[in-house]
Amino acid sequence: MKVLIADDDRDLLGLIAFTLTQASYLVVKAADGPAAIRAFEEESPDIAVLDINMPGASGFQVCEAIRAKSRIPIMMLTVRGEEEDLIRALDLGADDYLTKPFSPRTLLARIKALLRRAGIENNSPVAAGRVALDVQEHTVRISGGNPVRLTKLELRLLQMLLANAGRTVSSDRLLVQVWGHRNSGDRQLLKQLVHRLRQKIEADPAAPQLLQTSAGSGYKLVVE
Amino acid sequence: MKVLIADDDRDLLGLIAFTLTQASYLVVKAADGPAAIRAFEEESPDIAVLDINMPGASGFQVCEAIRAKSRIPIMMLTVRGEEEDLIRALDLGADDYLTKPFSPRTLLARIKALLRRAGIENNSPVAAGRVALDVQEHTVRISGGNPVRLTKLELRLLQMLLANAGRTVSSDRLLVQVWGHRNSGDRQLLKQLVHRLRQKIEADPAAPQLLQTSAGSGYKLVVE
DNA sequence: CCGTTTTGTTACCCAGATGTAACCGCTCAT
DNA sequence: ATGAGCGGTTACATCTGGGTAACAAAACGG
Repeated sequence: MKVLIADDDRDLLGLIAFTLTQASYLVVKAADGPAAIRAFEEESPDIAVLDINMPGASGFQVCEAIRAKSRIPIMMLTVRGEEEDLIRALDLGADDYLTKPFSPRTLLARIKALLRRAGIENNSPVAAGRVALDVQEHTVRISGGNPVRLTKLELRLLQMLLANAGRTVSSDRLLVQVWGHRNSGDRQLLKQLVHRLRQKIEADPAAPQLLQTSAGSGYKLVVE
Repeated sequence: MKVLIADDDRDLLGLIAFTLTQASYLVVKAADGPAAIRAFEEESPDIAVLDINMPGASGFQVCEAIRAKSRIPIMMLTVRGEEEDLIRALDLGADDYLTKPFSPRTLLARIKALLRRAGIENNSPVAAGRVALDVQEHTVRISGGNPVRLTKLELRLLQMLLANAGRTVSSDRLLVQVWGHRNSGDRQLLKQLVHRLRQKIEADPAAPQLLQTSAGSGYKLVVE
């Protein structure tokens, strides 16, 4: 698990890096905006922690740059009393924020929570109804049958549907969750992926029992 | 969108309720733990905001009780300097937290972010009288009958009528709300759509009980 | 490197959703 | 009474969105 930390305060950077390393995360440090963007591109971290006030490019710009390419969880750091910043950051697609000063333990807890929410860290098998998903192995089992291998995207799609089992998930949301960023014109991708997933998990892919279409809105996983 | 707020500080409760109401959320208030748990069971809110220090049952207990039955987003409120609490809360399944004191705007932004993350922004079922609309599933249920699928336009029309249940909505307004822009001469569209919707929701489409015509002005949804 | 797998793109089909037109029957003002 | 206006209904044309196939491009694995 690789964490990108961007902050211009050397001491704080060191402290955070130390704490996270202790907790056995890999840490990538950046002391200003441009360095953060570079680090993001070169290291492809799993999560980013960005200070809002940095020389070069502000945390906002970094956040925007990351969001243009990736859906990794982003946590913003800010000083007390600048709520305007936070609202803007959340609008830009940040997932969480922390107000300075904070204890390293708090940051750690928040990072864990973020990762858990993003479904990155949890590797235990998840199940609902007849569908049992093994994220580690990239496989599903339908009603106890043989495990079927899934590709990365198929897995992500199924994870999303499973997390909302029984309810319809809108195409737009799936698009964002699975691919990260897409102009909504790219429905064809989703169509294809659904089709391919159905070939793997449906007894009769032409008459889906599990992965059903909610015409005009999205798809849902039917569980009994 | 219904928000459950639990805090023993009456003033704060009032302030939060006010802010959220302004932002057109439905608010359910609770002044202590047991009241919060009761409110959760009776009102089935879409999101819960819980103070950790409350008489009766602590926020932890409420959080636990909610998590035992539901996966709605939970935000915890705490006073500065009690990070232990936060870690425990996150472990219990809380999704986010806020440190007192905070500005109402911040709380609002956080709630929005949480709802967005949970993907339940505007999907919760809406009901009035015998009509229960599920926007997410694109279905209606009339007096507990089987859900009926609606098309995009039918859904929009019914949403508009439901939002003004009991009152007549003018044809022009409906045209604008459902189609966006239309020269008001285009009443044929509305005629058609009303007709089609009646086929789906009226017991006897020829003698409408629910979706009635207000001659010369528009249509209204009759609720008891 | 090369072959394989995964992912993205393009094109086409079809059902169902939506738009358009014509007609019916009622009411009301002339 | 009668024709204009309005709403309801029927019938049909057109459009949209989802499913499928075939292929191209990219990523992966040896």
